[in-house]
Amino acid sequence: MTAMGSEQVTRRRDGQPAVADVVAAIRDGIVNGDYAPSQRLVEADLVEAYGASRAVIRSALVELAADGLVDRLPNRGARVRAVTLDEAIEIVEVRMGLEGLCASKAASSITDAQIEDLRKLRADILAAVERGELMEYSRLNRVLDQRIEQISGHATATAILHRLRAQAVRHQFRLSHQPGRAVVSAPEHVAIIDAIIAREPDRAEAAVRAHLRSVIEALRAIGGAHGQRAS
Amino acid sequence: MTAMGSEQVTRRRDGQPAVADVVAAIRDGIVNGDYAPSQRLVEADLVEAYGASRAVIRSALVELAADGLVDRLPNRGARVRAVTLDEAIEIVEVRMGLEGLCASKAASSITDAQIEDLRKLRADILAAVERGELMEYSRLNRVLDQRIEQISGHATATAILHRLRAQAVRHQFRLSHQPGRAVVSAPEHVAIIDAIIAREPDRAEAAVRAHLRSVIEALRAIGGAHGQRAS
DNA sequence: GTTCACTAAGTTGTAGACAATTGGTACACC
DNA sequence: GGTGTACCAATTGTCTACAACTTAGTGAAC
Repeated sequence: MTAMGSEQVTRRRDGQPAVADVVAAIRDGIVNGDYAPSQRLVEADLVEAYGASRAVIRSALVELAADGLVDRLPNRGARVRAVTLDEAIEIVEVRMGLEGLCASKAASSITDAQIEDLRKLRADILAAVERGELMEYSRLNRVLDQRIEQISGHATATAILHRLRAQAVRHQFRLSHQPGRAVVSAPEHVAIIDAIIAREPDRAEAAVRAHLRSVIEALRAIGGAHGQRAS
Repeated sequence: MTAMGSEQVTRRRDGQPAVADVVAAIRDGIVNGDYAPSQRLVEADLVEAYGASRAVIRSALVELAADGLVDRLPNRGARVRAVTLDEAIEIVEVRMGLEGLCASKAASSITDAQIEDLRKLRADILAAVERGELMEYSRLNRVLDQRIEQISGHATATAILHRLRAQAVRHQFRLSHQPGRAVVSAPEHVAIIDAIIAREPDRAEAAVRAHLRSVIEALRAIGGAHGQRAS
């Protein structure tokens, strides 16, 4: 019994193969929480839900497994990968290295136009926090990450970061909904922006790492309070 | 026309699905150079080469594409991914972050038994360089990387590192065959071991990063001399 | 009452056939 | 002579059927 009756995927959106659409649909379902962690993904059910053949569903699951969003046990089917708190912390630790690298590169190569863009983003972030618009603040943080990756021009790091963030999205969500979290993290984000704008690579990297260290501590605090939900 | 007529993969080694065997076989073929960069991987040819059905081959290609060893263009097939020099440098930059993290963690959590193990490895490395056994030296370097990852206990970073190293194996190979390269890199490796043995996380991370910076410079030097081979 | 083997339902793994797309080639047309 | 179009071969994308595996449930033997 699948959680939701997602209406049939639009077939052949354009030149793209059908399997790409199904992958996108299931991926969205996982990151949006329509599929719960550890939930079984039975191929026959997905066939009915998305109106695709089993071969297509199967290819999609293989792809999602390679992305780390799905666990596939031989002969025992696929299920939504449940990322434990420890794994989430590991992911943030890896992000420290990668986002630090991107911030450093961004500070080295940023153009005047991009600096102007970041200045505006900084103002928007501060405004959102000021007004208590948590959703908007959260969205702007994602935009900031995108901007830094884009400015850094580091395709390899960017690709890995996208995968990792998708995997840990649930923990990130819980974290961003902690009361008072925005007030703590906003200055950290501003510090990152300032360092990049000032074209100081080392300071930018340090600011990113400091921010993510604070994220790890916050994750530990939540996890310790809630306890780890078993599968 | 595939490069080699690898005899049929042993079917159903144990409980493992056939696709796992095919993935391993093709992966080996790519990293060992049996398949050249940019070489087309036509599904029908692979079916004949490995004696598996096209569905199996297809799944294997999807998995390898996610691993970054294969490029798959919609309706246009798969080919061995050709990693450019710039991409290889990006990969090493990412490794700086990840291997630095692992070395730092390893230095924090290393046990006495593991220290003894690293001492022996250090002696073996120095002996191999002394005797000019480049193959053995190269092998021991890989062992060192494994040991550090294992001691660090960082599964996430380790998994990413394995993927990245597989992608750049061709550049790494060229690099390790540069005359005089071992003499330069051996002291760097020893410095890494010493810092970890001394249980000094920051020094260990710095030593790893210094080593990889030297790798990047060496890559640039080779690449500049040889020029980049176009696809 | 417990344990083991067997059976049957449910689910995944594999295979081969068919459909759709791409890229090149020959031919007509301007 | 250059250009556009229609065909054809090669290759990938998708579908359906069948085989193999896992798991839970039933019943007999100890």
